[in-house]
Amino acid sequence: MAEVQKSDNPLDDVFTEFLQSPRVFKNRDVLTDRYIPDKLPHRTTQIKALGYTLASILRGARPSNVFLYGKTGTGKTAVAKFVLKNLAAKAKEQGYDMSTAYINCHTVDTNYRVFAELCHFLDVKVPFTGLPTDEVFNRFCTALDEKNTLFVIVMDEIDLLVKKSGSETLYQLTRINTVLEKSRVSIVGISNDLKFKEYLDPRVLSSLSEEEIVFRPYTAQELNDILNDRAHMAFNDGCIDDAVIPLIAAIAAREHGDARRAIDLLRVAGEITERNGDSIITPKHVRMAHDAIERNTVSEVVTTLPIQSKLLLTAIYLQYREREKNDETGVTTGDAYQQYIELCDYMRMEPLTQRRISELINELDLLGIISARVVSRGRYGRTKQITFTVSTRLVHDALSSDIGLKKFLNFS
DNA sequence: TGTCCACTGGAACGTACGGCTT
DNA sequence: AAGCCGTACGTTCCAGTGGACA
Repeated sequence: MAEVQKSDNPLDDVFTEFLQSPRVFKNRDVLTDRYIPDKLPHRTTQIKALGYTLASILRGARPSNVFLYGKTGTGKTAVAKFVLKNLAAKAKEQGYDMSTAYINCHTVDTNYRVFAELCHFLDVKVPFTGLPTDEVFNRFCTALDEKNTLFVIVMDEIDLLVKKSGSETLYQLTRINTVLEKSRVSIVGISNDLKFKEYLDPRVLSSLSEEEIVFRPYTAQELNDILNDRAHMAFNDGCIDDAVIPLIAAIAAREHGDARRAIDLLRVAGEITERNGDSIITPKHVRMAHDAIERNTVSEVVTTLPIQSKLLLTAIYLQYREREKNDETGVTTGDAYQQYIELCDYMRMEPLTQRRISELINELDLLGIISARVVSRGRYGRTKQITFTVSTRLVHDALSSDIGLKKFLNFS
């Protein structure tokens, strides 16, 4: 009789184990970014406000432009998508043509890209570079007018676009209705930055913020409700310890009431539970998930950094560690730059100027790895005080994955 | 109260490159 | 192929600045 051949594919074990392990998730998708829930707890006021503003579409009129303000994870994007989804259905019922475009200005951050992206929504092909911006704008206008529609453009993280490329795009968009003959455009701007209006050109400001809706951060109790809702849909009954949701809510409330982070944490805790072959999510899994998320973000950000930024981060790390030993806090731009030059010397690389390094420090700050605060030390001048916002151990680990940098990390 | 440090950060400009139009 | 145009990444120049200190 033929002997049963044992496969030496290591994945067999993984798959068998996975299939045999207890199932915690009923529907994992409800804990991802893509999911738009049917109800948004504690956001009724904002939903109604946005609904009222955009409702004129139901009479075929162009609604006012709206601005949604609030910190990350306060439900701005979810509310906007929720309202537009419902509105589109209602408009169709009333026989009006309405379309929406969603643009995230985090990636679409130049005038050219915004119009190119809008063209894509209308199925107009444009190259990602090469054309004059005016030409792309004209193609967009022509295509839009042909559609004879009410076009709502949601611009998420709009502050990033303005900070990088100025108010020009928004100016053109707010004026576009004077160019169009048949179609009409409304803009829903979403910003994390409450001070964003200060950067805005006054001409744009007046027409763009015809209406404003503010989103305050969720409290621990509100996060608790949101998580309960989602957990109910996502997990099988009895798979979640009673202490888990209050714990996640408390962690997220401490970290600025960010619901997205809270939901992420819940999802990862579930994944870890399944992977461990456990059947109930406990606070232990939550803490493991918290650790894993931080580790992942740091390592992802650090490994994808360009070489100069990595070198700079190494320099900051070395200086920071040195200062820590002497019970001093904070590295200044000057310290970091000196150390950076030294590292460039070892690597036989041409160093960047201090001006450029100052900019790269700001970028690292934006990425959430470090915090760079401008301080004045009186007669010792003005500088940035740099500290790490994530654990230095994680930064060390992420940097050591680069062979070229590893040897510097144990330098003193 | 004025000085002065160690920068910051805006502005203008240069270079390399991809890709379009003519 | 030449002439544009946009993007990315960088440099140079320099006015401006908060606050400790003489």
